Amino acid sequence: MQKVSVTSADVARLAKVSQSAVSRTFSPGASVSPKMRERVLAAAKELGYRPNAIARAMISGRSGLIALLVAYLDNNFYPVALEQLSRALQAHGYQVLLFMTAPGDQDRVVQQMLEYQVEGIVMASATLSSGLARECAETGVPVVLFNRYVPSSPSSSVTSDNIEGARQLAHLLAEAGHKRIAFIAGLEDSSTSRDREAGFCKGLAEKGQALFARGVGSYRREGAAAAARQLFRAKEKPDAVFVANDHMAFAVMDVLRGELKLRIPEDVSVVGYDDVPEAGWGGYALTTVTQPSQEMVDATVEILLEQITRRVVLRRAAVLPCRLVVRNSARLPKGMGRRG
Amino acid sequence: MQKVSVTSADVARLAKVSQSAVSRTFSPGASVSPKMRERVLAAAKELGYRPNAIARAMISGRSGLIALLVAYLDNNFYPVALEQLSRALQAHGYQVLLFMTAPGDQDRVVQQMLEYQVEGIVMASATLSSGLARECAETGVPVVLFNRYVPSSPSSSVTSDNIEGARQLAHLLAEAGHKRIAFIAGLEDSSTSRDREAGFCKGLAEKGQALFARGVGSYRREGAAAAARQLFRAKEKPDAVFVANDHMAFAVMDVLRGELKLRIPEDVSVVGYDDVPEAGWGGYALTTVTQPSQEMVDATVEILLEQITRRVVLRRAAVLPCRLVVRNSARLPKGMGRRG
DNA sequence: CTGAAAGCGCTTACAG
DNA sequence: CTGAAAGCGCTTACAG
Repeated sequence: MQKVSVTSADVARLAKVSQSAVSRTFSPGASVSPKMRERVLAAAKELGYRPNAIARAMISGRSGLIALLVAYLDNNFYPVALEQLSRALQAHGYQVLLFMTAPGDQDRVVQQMLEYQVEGIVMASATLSSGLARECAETGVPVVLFNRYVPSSPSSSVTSDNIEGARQLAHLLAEAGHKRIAFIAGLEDSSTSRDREAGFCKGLAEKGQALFARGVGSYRREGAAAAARQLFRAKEKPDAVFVANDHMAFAVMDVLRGELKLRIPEDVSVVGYDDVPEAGWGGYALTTVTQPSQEMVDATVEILLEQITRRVVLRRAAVLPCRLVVRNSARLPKGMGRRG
Repeated sequence: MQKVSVTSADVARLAKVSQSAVSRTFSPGASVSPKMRERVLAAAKELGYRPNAIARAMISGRSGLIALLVAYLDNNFYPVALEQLSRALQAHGYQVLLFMTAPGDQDRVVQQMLEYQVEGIVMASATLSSGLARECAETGVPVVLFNRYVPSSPSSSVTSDNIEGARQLAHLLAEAGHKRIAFIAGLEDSSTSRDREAGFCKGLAEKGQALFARGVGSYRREGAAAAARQLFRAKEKPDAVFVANDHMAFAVMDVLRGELKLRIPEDVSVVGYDDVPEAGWGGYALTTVTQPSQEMVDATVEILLEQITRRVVLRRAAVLPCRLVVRNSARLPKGMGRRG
């Protein structure tokens, strides 16, 4: 009942040619006469032949697989990037092997990726331990960290200019006249949160200010909500808050409006980071910084493919410019328009 | 420089055992003496041996690969399901091969999945043409349609009870006293949209009503926004609208509140379907129907694995119960509480 | 351009 | 329990 798959030998037999000829017919760029090709294709079609990619991978040493490692998809920045990454890799003829990591799971997952002979790895998840990065490097499998970097790691990385983007947000808030500006961090050990905080503090300093208060949301809604409650139930409340990403900023806005009955931006300004689709929706209209995810994806794929084809694993760190998007969640400096 | 990978033969040489013994050591359930196992593991560790999953797939005929076909991730129901599906499949020892389809692309994508010898296919994307379904069936690769079904197809499917969920929404709106109830459809040829419309109309009929007006949003924000504008700029406006999924409902709410200055639910009730995370956020607080995505995922995996292991491809259609979630976007019948 | 043959790295009967 | 050997379905030098 279970139909055994058709092989190139079956096709060869029917077409009365050698198995090599069948293989060549299905190898782009191999030399086959038009006549031979025609006969082979006819036989292949008759039998419903489909080349076995696993066998091809085995003999050629090229699996055509790229591993994509993601931690969670709650923050909509990742689904968007995941879709773009998959499409870009598929367009280059690669297949995507998707791995969702759980905490403490990364080691096992990387082992599996390597067992499947992936030709490259994109990590859009937490931090890559330096041990794993080394192991990948030893195996000769290029790794690109997406939207994160590890200073001590030999892996390439693609990020946006988080420092500069956050600096512009600081300028915006300071110029709008805010005097008690708070920050809610993401994960303390993530490069994004650290860079955004550093850029933001730098921007404030340039305007003669310092952080008024600080909370930690760990890139989770509940974490951000708790941090917001703490900051805004203090005796001296912030008059503006920069939340390390949009995903948390929405939770903060919900707490401020729903629980604390504050108006945004009349009573308090809120700004985020990423410009995920929801930031442009009417319910939030969040002033934020656009991370150019498509450009980041393009850079990721370019670096990865270069390292695969050139067989060198050089460390490259691409930092792409990002762009302030002014909507309605933050008070504006005099004379500045908004969009959105 | 490029380090050639370590094979079981290398390990065998170092451990002074046969290559078979090395293979057995890494095959769960194979018979190896503790002593032998120890020697092999020591040698393997020394060399950094890692079994080649591609070679294993080749010889065993089991690739360990499941293909996941997704059309777009804009609607957050899919990222959530994708994450759950991946985790569930990984937990069962399978790897996920992800394919993002583009319109008209499905044929090519299915060919690639089959070339990679996937053991099963989950389609969470558009509709599966009956031709492709047949081809998969002929190849003996089980297919499960996720959140959709094709009446004429031999493929198994997992959906929630869209008819019943929509029926309950109709009752809710009718009992709240609405008299001009509209519907905004998704894709006209999708089973979800058709079933939700059928259930909704049935529910209305049970309350002595019929659809007051109807638009089509094609499951896209812009489509839904355009449909909303059309319905609510008519001389006789609806006093309630059921939007075929949450993703479109958010866009409809944005138009109603932002452009048409209508209050929700005071001026108009809006209900959706799916209960994606954003439906619970303060900016929308959407009354909707929860699709039990985790249960749907569990059923999908169960059906798939059963068909893989039993090597039979029987058509199964799982329909899971769903649940009304009352929040603040719709007026309530007298005496009914809300949550969320 | 074409075919015979080697070989990718494993699993798995088959003997012992 | 252990080893020798066959073979999964291909690609790719190597001759002709």
